[in-house]
Amino acid sequence: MAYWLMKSEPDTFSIDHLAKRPGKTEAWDGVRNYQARNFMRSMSRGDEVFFYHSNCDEPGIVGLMRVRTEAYPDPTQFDSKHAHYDPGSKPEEPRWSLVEVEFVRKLRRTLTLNELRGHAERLKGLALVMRGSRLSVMPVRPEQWKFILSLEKKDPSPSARGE
DNA sequence: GCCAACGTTGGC
DNA sequence: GCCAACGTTGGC
Repeated sequence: MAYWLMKSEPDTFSIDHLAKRPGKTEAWDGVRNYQARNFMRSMSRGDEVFFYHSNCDEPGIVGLMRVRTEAYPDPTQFDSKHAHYDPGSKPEEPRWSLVEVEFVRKLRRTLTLNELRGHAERLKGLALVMRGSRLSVMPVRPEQWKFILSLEKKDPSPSARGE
């Protein structure tokens, strides 16, 4: 059992999109970064994942989901009409993978990037809070997973609220 | 919309 | 194999 974090732009696909389909799986397609792909390939059914909203008004962790399949080739890489089409990828040797995920729950509040950055010591090594990191799929250490989840029950500090 | 930081591409 | 140019990510 491992823990992960995956980013999505809510304008494209948000936690509410996922929440509308409880019990169903959703293909996490469109990952076009080798490091992120490799992390997806090392996922197992049952792994838990933080859903992170990026490139939006309030970037942060907004929910939980669960991995439902092993990684398999992302079909959008072969679709010439698709935004994520990759003409360099051959069906006999697919370059990009995806996993399917299911909705678990929304968090009671958004754990903002700003708030998470305020816990630099506890979250040391987490790619999300590392300077310059743009990784969209990353592992979360178990103790860090627990710590982040525990923040849900607390009020964010004034500084984390941007005050 | 800006732009820093990063990843990829391709000429050499 | 180097590295400049380019494209993308994503916070602000």
